[in-house]
Amino acid sequence: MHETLIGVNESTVAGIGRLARFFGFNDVMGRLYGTLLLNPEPLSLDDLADQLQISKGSVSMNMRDLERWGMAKEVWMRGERKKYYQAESDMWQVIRSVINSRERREVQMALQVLGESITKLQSAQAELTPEERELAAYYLERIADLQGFFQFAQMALETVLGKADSIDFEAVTKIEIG
Amino acid sequence: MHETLIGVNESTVAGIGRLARFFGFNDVMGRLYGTLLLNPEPLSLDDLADQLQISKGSVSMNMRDLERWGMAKEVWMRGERKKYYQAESDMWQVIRSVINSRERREVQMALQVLGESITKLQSAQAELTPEERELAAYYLERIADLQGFFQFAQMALETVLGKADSIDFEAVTKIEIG
DNA sequence: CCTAACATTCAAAACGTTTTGAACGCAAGG
DNA sequence: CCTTGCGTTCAAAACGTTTTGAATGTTAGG
Repeated sequence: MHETLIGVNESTVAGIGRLARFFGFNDVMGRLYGTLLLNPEPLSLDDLADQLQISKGSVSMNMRDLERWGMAKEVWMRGERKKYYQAESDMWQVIRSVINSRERREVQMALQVLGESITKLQSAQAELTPEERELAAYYLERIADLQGFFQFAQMALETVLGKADSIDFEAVTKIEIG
Repeated sequence: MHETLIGVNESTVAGIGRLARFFGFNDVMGRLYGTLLLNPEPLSLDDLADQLQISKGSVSMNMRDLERWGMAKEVWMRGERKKYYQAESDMWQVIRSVINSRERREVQMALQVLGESITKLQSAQAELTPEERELAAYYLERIADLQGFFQFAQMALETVLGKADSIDFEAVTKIEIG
């Protein structure tokens, strides 16, 4: 195959691997996804192990993860007993599914802990010495800040999850800032 | 000190540690930040090592990182030879500085690689066999998708970086979707 | 049912990251 | 200058994650 195609393939796959790592996945996942993305035809586990020079076991486990993240789908090839995979190539779909199963949960948990802390601090008020009460007030201030931040994050995520089939890019630049 | 204050402190510090890990930092950084955030007074390296029960060496290195990320500042205490630190408590400032030095760079690099790939593919056109040309077209399609996605991300980041002193939360829900 | 062709699992090895503490460097006060 | 009190560095150890391949499941065809 032509040098250029090989080169572009390699750098794209490597780049996606790097991004995967950056986003908290492992880079084999990224490279598998990239490899699938740049293949018009679905690939089998063996194809993938071959192309990336990694063990079949690793391919198997990482493909399961990719499926769970909604980044790849199994594809049935008639007359074939092998499993074939295809990348989910709609980037918006990918990011929505990742946000949905990860970022969202994390923000949710953070908010819950913060909420509980606020409640605890408020109901303990009566039992506190004046000094402690001052510290409690300080905690409340700081925790409320965090809460505000995560509430914003939550709204932003829900917005992306709920609507964007393809967001109007220009709209984002028009967000009004208070 | 009162049970409640201790408990809230612990769970908040642990929670911030967890978030730090989630966002690709190590959790000691997060716990250091959390500890500083919940202390009205600046803390010295020894105070921090003490409170978190970790070695002074680790505190020293992680505090340097926190400073580089713009998440903590050194504070001079008159008459003291020790270094004292304070958390940057404006969450918007923190997130802006992190985006600025990390997310932004990463998106920038991804876009550059993608752009280069497109150029390479286009200039190689002439040298390609018909089959290769078809694959090249396929690559271009996929790469253009990625490019679109990262261009959007870039705009979103620049928006946050450029404007938000404190974003009007409601505005985000009003983004119009195409 | 048996076999062949696959996929999956999992314990051990390779590899990577974080933590520690002792050694070192540096500056301020005597 | 010397000492003391601090911060920083870095090599080694602890710890965590990823990869591998052999063993084990699973399924379809004969």
